[in-house]
Amino acid sequence: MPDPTRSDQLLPGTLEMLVLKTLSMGSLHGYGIAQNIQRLSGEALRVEEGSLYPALQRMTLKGWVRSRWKLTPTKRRARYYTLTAAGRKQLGLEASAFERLVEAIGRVMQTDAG
Amino acid sequence: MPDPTRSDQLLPGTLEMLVLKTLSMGSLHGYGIAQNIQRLSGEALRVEEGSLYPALQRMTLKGWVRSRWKLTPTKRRARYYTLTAAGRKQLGLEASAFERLVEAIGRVMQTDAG
DNA sequence: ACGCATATATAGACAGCCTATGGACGGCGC
DNA sequence: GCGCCGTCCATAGGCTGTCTATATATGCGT
Repeated sequence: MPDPTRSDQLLPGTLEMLVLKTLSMGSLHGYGIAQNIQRLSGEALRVEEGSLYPALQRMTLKGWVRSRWKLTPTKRRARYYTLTAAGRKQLGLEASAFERLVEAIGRVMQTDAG
Repeated sequence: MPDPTRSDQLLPGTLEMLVLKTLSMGSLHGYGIAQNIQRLSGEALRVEEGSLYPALQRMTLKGWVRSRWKLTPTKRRARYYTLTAAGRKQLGLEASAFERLVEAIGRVMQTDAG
């Protein structure tokens, strides 16, 4: 009986990495980050606001990003986030850690059942 | 400042899949499941007892596994877990869902930063 | 007798993602 | 002018799942 109220859209633990990656391509506001991840993933990943904004706050506290108010090209106020040097370093760390984990899981999952 | 008290050894959400996979190769007791995952992953994954036993209980409740007491080859009592038909089906579902997720994340992470 | 590996189990803490909700504002149709 | 939709930020509250820590028990080697 899988709980129908839970969608498990994202792989827990990967959100901050995806945000860091998105910001490594240029400063962006929260809404745009979510749209970007969704688009780049081929609509497979959906970033909920209730996940994203707390994550951006955590990442700001950790010094991986900083933000400032700016106007969008469409003249709307938005908080633009920019990757710091520490954030760029963190992106590298998380990306390689994730890759190692996926490879390790792959070794288990590809084991022949015979 | 990464929290040094947290190790994040496993990718959250993958434990049940790994357990299902391990059991698809034959019945096993909890301790053995943990050892097996650790060995098959090339020592990259470590399954903590405090994660594994609750997971086995959840999976029993969901009908994916069933268990019975048995003696190990070394004459020690142990609770052996066996995959049910529902569990085998679940393994297929989780494996393909995981693969899709990893591919989606890969699409984002491999995007050229230019 | 003692330590060590094997084996199960639970409590408690905590991170992180979810749903749900609220507000604000610009552009558009009418 | 008014309503509606899309954009944009933000927080509260709940829940899952993993972790650390601890307790118990037993077989084996020394």
